[in-house]
Amino acid sequence: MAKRELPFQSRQEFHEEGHRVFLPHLSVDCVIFGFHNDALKVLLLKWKQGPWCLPGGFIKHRESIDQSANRILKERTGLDSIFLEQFYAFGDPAREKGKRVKGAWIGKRFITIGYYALVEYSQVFPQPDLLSSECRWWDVDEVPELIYDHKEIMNKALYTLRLSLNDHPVGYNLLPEKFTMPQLQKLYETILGEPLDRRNFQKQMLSLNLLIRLKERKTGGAHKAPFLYKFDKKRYSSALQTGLRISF
Amino acid sequence: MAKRELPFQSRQEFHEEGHRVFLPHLSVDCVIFGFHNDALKVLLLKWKQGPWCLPGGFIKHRESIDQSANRILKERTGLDSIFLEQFYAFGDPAREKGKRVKGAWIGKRFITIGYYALVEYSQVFPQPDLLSSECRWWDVDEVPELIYDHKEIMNKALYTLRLSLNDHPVGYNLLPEKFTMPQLQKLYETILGEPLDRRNFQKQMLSLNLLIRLKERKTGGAHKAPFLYKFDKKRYSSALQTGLRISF
DNA sequence: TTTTCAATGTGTAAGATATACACAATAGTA
DNA sequence: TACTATTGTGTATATCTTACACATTGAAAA
Repeated sequence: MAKRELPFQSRQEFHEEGHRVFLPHLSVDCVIFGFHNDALKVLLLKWKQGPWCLPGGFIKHRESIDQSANRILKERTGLDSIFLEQFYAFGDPAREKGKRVKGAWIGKRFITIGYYALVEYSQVFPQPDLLSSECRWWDVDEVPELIYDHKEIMNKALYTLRLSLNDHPVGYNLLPEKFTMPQLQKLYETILGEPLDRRNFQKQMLSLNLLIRLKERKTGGAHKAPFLYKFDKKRYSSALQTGLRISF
Repeated sequence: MAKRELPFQSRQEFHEEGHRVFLPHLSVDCVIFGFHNDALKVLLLKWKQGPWCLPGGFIKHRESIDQSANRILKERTGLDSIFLEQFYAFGDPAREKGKRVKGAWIGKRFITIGYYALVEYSQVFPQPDLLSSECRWWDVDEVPELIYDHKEIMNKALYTLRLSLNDHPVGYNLLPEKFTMPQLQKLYETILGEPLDRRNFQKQMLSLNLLIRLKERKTGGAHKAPFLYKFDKKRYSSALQTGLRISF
């Protein structure tokens, strides 16, 4: 997969010429969630010789905010057309405390629009960019110190995700095509931060009529082989429109 | 009450000098809801020789977005410290289609951050500003054509309000201090857009333990006098923190 | 090969919550 | 004084949520 780049050749050119391409004072930050090894993960970027931060970017002059967020997401993950939703705009004038890039457009006050994405972990090949040295998944419980107010942004995304669990079967976006009921349950438990009853969970999930149990079972585990399930895409799509309600 | 003004003496000065005071490309629009005569209302502004629009404004360089929204709200209603919440940022580059103020900072592409407010109708004294000729309440079912994407913004606010009804006893903000159970029910019915059962509604509302029934009854109506209620402020505050759940 | 282990698959009863529903009381109006 | 439209109130049913235990099985260990 080709490495994707900013439309600039160097950090300096980006700082000097960014204002021609991007709207000033505005950025987009993405909280990209994945699920792996029974843990909820978030994709973070490390600035060269700097702290970790959320993958973000800027809004081009003739681009919608959604398009910007999709572009940024694609640059970091290689994915497009996955679940991506705006959740809040952060704009405390003190949020860049500590940032000192005098003069440059990037040194100005920024208001950032937060998006959260749900992606399938195994499909993602994290990509750093010109300004960053590393891009990798972190367990949400173990994220390091983040720059500016990015921890706050992440927490608000997590909170939003928790709420949206009720009207949105997030498993569809976060799990691989075929998955087991215990996996699905772990996902819910991780997002909600509390354990759920196995039998009741299964009952509720199946009662939504969105899951199809496959003939196969998942082998390789050390114990009894669980069934595999997949989402019924047709029902899933129409359920999203009607709006569904799950509660725990 | 003194008329509140923009920090400019004229429309022209505002257009020419606005960029010194405000962040470019960014605005805030408020969907201000009130409740009166059993109907949900929204406060709209009419541009001089132009269409109706949501009351909005711009973000000062050293002001948080919340502060901007509060300022704008105060300018239009005279109220402060009422319920005001950010709900979405709108930024389609085509949203200003039809707007033609060449050259001026205000003619640029704008991304607007939407807030919705819940206010007590009787407390509000609508104030037009330099740029507008009129400011008044409209029944949400009867709002006229609005400028740009303001109708979309209003609809999203309405949708958000509908959802937030579940974790937020909106009556506290929209109704006068003393109100009747039928009034409260009408409010819910209006927001939800569907009729509710009188007995079940009352049962649920009272079961929240947020209401205090007063000795007085409301007189003047043509029929049996209903009791008056008020919110139990203490319980209300603590319930908001714990998060409460109402469902219909 | 057998035993052990830890996880999976499954149903029912009790409790809580939501829904459906009807008649007596009353304040103002005619 | 009678009428009318609105308010106040309780119960039975259905639905949904919760709590809970044992037999099965695949792999690993003995």
